[in-house]
Amino acid sequence: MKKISKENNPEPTRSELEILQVLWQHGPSTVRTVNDILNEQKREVQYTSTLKLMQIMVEKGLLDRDDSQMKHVYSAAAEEQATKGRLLDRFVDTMYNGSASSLMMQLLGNKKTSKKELDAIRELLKKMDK
Amino acid sequence: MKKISKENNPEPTRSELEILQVLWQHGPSTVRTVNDILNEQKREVQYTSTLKLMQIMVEKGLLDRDDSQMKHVYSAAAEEQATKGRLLDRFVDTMYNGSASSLMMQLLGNKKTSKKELDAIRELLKKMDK
DNA sequence: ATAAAGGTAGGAAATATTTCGTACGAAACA
DNA sequence: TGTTTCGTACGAAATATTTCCTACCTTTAT
Repeated sequence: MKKISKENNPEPTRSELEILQVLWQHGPSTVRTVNDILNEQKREVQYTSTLKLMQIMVEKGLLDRDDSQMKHVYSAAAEEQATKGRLLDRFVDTMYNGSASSLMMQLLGNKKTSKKELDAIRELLKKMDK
Repeated sequence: MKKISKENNPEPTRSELEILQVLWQHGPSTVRTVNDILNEQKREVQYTSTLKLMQIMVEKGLLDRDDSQMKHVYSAAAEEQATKGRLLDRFVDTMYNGSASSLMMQLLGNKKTSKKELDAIRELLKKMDK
């Protein structure tokens, strides 16, 4: 039997991540709401597909569910920062051999990173120097 | 028919990324070499599994292959920096809503980021200020 | 010359992920 | 009271990804 618990901390898949984004952004929501936002912001998808996926995510411990009402309300089980932090860690590990500064260099040299962003980063670093 | 070409720039899957890592690290290599390194550094996997995956990656345009010799030699089709850059872009977009400085803050506040790393980043930023 | 070792190709199986059809219950409403 | 609308549950299909078996060819060693 496959053990499932919150402690597993399974990596969310891509579709699961999309749902987490919505819940982080909008707070606890019904399937209907999440599905509407997905269709609006991301891609066309049937209501029952979103429902199914969110049910699976509850099983995996990725989401919490309040089913005391007819319209169940789902929320992200883990804090946004914690989850993103873990994913970022893994990303740095696998892509940049654990070197955060390597990632930084890539980021800074990247054309897509706007001047505003660069300034914000410089500002951030200045603050940290104090 | 599914169009396949280098211009497609498909996102590498997780397993494909592992293979790219090896090739970036070791340069053009045979399947045997890649498979050995995978088994050593990552996980147990049969030779033909690695072979098959690398063949698929050639079809997708992720790898180039020199088959003038019996032992085909594979190499990453795209530059390491370019590929990592694209993946980083997507990561920043989906996880941090395109905000590089948000990612930075997360990175800097991260316990896993060592003091050495932090110093390296500060150094990097200092240089860029000039 | 023959066997053993090591290579590729390709299809099929195993798994993981994603999507949706169908059934059915509760609520809203004509 | 129907009946229409909106919800969940659940199985199965569709798709994507990963793994490996089998066949067969070339090189190497006996």
